[in-house]
Amino acid sequence: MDEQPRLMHSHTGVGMTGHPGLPQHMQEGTGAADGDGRKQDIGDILQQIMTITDQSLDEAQARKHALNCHRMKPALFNVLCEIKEKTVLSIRGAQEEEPPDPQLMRLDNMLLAEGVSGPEKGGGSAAAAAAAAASGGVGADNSAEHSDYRAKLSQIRQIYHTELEKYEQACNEFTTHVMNLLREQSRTRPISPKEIERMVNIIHRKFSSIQMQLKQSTCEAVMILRSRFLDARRKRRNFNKQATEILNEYFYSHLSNPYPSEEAKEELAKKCAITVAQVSNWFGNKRIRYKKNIGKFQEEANMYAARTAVNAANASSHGSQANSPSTPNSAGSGGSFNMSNSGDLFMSVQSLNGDSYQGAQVGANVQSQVDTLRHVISQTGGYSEALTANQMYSPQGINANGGWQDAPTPSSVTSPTEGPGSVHSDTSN
DNA sequence: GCGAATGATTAAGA
DNA sequence: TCTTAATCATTCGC
Repeated sequence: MDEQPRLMHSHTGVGMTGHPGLPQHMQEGTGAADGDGRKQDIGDILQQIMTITDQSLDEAQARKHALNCHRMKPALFNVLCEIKEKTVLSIRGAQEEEPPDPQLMRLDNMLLAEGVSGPEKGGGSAAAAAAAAASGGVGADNSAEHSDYRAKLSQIRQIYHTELEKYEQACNEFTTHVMNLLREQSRTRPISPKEIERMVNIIHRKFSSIQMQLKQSTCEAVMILRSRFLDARRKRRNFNKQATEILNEYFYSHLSNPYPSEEAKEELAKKCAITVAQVSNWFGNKRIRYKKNIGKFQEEANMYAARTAVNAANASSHGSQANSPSTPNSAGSGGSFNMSNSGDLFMSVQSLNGDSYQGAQVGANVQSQVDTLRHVISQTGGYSEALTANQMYSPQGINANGGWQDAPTPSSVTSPTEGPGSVHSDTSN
């Protein structure tokens, strides 16, 4: 118990000869084996070490030097190692390697997919093209938008990489700094390479959380850009006249069953320079609008019917297949799909005089078209047989309920192939 | 500027 | 998965 005064005294940090900062009893190399006393001593030493930071650099260096040179230092170091070992063991479990953050993985994947991270491939043109294809746009019309999109994406990419580089640089600098500091400190306190490594990992984790924020904001920017780009793509543009004519020709020549097969859609899409989806949209809209207001479309229907009939007549007079007139190619494109059921053409004509379509308003001009058409038909040798007044094609068309009755299951049917005379109808009036 | 036309989108249904 | 029907949003013609 007589050590107490000395311990108390040692708190002052004086009483050492040649080794300021160390307790007297350590300097004297007392063999006091009392555990409490030893702990207290260690506490004192640590206190001394801590105070170093409060002192001037020179003074601190001097004290550090004194500590390093002290003969008891190795013993103290061992004690510290022991304590450290125990502490590390207790926290080791808490610092197991964590699995990769799923959020971070998502962000990484997205940035990679958008062409922001990873190797540059034309500034995300692939993503832009994919977006274009997904929304069914026509390539040439959107080239300006594409380049705009690419430019903006490239800008985002550049900012992202610049920031990322900055973060990485700062991370490396900070890591190096901490490592140097720890190595330096390892001379005075026990720091194992593993601990340094763990510290580096901690730093990296901290920086990667900052990086995640950067990735997140980059992703947000890309999403905004993308949504704007897609919104811009929503701006519809009317199909050109040629495309509309091709579509209308097909529609009115297949009026009894205006459901083009997949092949027909593809062909139409090719001819109209639009996508298959657009063809489907067009036919969907057309069917609905036609059905809703047949009267309004009657004139258009007759026009296409007449045109197709004339073409059919021409084709027939030129010795082509009478039963299978090809599509009038007013569009001027080379290949033409086969308007196999040309009888449909007369569905609209028939409706003018018959009562198939209630409320169809027939103007005089339409009637004259019908007359012209009849005349043309009558002069059409191959056709006249099948298209006599009594045998004109009766559409399996819109029924009382407003549907294309008896139409085969949409999408499963190929282009209608029934012949002109396959159904009857009286259009003689 | 207004109304019609028209391409696209969406929900519901088969 | 495709179609219908309704609706939106834009374009076009006056």
